[in-house]
Amino acid sequence: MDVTDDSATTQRGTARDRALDAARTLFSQNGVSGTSLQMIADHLGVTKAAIYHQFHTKEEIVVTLLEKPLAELETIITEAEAMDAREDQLDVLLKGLVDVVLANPEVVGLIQGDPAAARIAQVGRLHGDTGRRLTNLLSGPHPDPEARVASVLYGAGLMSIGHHPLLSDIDPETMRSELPRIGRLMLR
Amino acid sequence: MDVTDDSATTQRGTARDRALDAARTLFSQNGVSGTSLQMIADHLGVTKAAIYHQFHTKEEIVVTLLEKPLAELETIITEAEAMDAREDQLDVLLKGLVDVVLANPEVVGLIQGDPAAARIAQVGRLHGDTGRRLTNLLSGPHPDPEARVASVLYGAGLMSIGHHPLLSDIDPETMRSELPRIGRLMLR
DNA sequence: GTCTATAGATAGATAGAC
DNA sequence: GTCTATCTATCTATAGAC
Repeated sequence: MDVTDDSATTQRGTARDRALDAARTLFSQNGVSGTSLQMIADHLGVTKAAIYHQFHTKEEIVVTLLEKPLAELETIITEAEAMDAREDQLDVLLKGLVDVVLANPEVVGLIQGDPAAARIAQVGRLHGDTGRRLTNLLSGPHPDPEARVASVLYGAGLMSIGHHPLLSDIDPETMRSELPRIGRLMLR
Repeated sequence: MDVTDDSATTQRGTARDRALDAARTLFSQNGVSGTSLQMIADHLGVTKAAIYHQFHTKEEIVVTLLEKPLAELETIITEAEAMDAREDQLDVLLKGLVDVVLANPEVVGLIQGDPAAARIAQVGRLHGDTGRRLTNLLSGPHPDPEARVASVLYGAGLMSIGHHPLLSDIDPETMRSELPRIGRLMLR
């Protein structure tokens, strides 16, 4: 069964991308620690060794999944930091954050809820002070307790909301308008 | 070293309670799947068998940890449902939810973020429609998409916030006044 | 009530055939 | 590039001595 063309379903780099897709799905369902390489292999109908041919360790899979959303997040933060007015800063930040969350719902949920993923996200040499910069932007120029509570509440909620079952029927346009609106309400 | 009185540190039922304390701490740090019975035993300086003497399975530990906060949650929900005016309903609900979260920060965080804990919380015959009732109360009499997004965002954020490292220096009084206030702002 | 010992399954990971 | 086979470590859980 030769596959000589790059079909639209599973493009180039097939095996690797399919492994990442399966891992992302299973990680978000069972957590990183709750997902074995055997489960990923079974999901694809291959053996564990086939997965290990693409990634040398389980952690390498997690790192690969985290790379894109973390890079997008850092871009957003940098853009927001470049704004002068606080209102513009918040607008750019909230719109960007919501876009990242809606584009990477499962992975973002992992960073928020899964201790194994959170550890890898922090350790992986990547984005050492990203968390601090994000916190500063959210809490604003007057990081009193009230502002900090609101910003952490919003940040944590946002990261958990992307693939929440109770909102699976809400269309993305509503999410994309409501989430920044609520953010401005909370953080103003 | 006899303990005949119920001291404030490790009351009656010593071994069992110490096991629960260790499990709660480790579960919240590493997740349920990321915590082995060996880790719990090591944390207490005992063997795995000592843990298995108190609990027959790992899941039984999780169920035991979830019982109290889930029971408290159901009480709050019932109290709120008994209110006539929407404003009173929301006041009772928000104050109660915040109290539960602040009293059980680690466990509540597990229910929100850990798929293994969430599954046990739902399956464990306990509180079959608690989630639906809570959602109805939060979303209010007009559960349009906007109200639902706000209620899920608040609920998810609240459950993740109890033992968040960025808020560890905020005094409980501030949390207890700010969190319901933000909730009313979002859900009104 | 806590231990040793161990079963049985599965984890992550490697080597080498095809 | 995917397979079989296998290693070692660790997992949950049990049985039985002390």
